[in-house]
Amino acid sequence: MVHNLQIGQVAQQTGLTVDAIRFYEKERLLPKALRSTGGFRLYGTDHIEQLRFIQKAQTIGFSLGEIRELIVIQDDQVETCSHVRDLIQQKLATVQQKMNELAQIEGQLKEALQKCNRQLRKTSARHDRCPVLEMIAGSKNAKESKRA
Amino acid sequence: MVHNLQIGQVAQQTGLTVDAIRFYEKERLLPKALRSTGGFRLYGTDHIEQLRFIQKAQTIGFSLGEIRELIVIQDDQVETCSHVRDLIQQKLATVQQKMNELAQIEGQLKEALQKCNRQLRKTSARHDRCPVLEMIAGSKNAKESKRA
DNA sequence: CTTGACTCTGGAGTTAACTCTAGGGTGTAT
DNA sequence: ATACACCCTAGAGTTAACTCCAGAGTCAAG
Repeated sequence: MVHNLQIGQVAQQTGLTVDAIRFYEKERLLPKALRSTGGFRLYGTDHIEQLRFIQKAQTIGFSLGEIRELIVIQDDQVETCSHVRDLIQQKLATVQQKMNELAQIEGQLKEALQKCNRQLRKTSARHDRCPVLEMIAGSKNAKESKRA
Repeated sequence: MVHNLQIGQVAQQTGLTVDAIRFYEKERLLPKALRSTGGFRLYGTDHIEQLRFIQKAQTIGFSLGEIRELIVIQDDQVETCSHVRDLIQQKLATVQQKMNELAQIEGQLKEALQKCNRQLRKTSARHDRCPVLEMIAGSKNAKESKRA
């Protein structure tokens, strides 16, 4: 395995910044690179694979902490699969919870938007009274006058 | 309008912390409170309404910055409704984008989980080789041996 | 042997929405 | 008058995942 890539080249090949790569090393997500006599980091294709792993795991929704766990698990010879499954199950649960929350938010926004549009279509209406703001303020006394 | 509530009571009534309330004031989300002779903040029910507004707007998914905009807009007499509609439309778009991203993540996690479970059901299989990790590592040479 | 592009380290800064801390004052019940 | 709970301010700390910076060293070319 040759190790002849400088950090900038690795950055280019992966689309990461050099700072990010050094950050990953500091955070133990990437094994320490060999160094040139002058102290430059030298990387090989294994490092690039590892970085791609990190990137992919990130798009799957794992945090760097979780990715570190995945990497550690990789080197354990024991129980790998069920550990990973647990991690995935946890992550899946939080993702689904987030989706539910977002769906609720979406529903409320859509409702608000409809109110907006109905009000704007009333050409007769003076537009200085916004039904959405009143909805947010509290659903009951929406006709109470706000202090100037 | 009486202003006789101390910050701690307001905190209790709203479920916020006193720090959060002071923070909102500093961030101009809450009008400055009157003060007692000794310098204690004194609140009235209008403040509590405003805080409830903030909380509700937050659950709808607005950031504090956006909520500040809403509040400012409230006091403008002009074009309130269409401003608000623009804000809502923007927010709706970002919420929907987030949901798409999460849905993608969810799909990948489910796929990974299935792989996990299939592997674990093979009682014959040694569990030290995790198909999910290999999937993340890169779909092609998934049978290449990793260095010890 | 000097330029210019690249790299090094350590540490501070970024964002959001707060929380926490220290050091000190207030309100009120006894 | 003193204990006690509560409040004040200013500023630092929190989390995640980096980015940015200064000041210094390295590498390849000419």
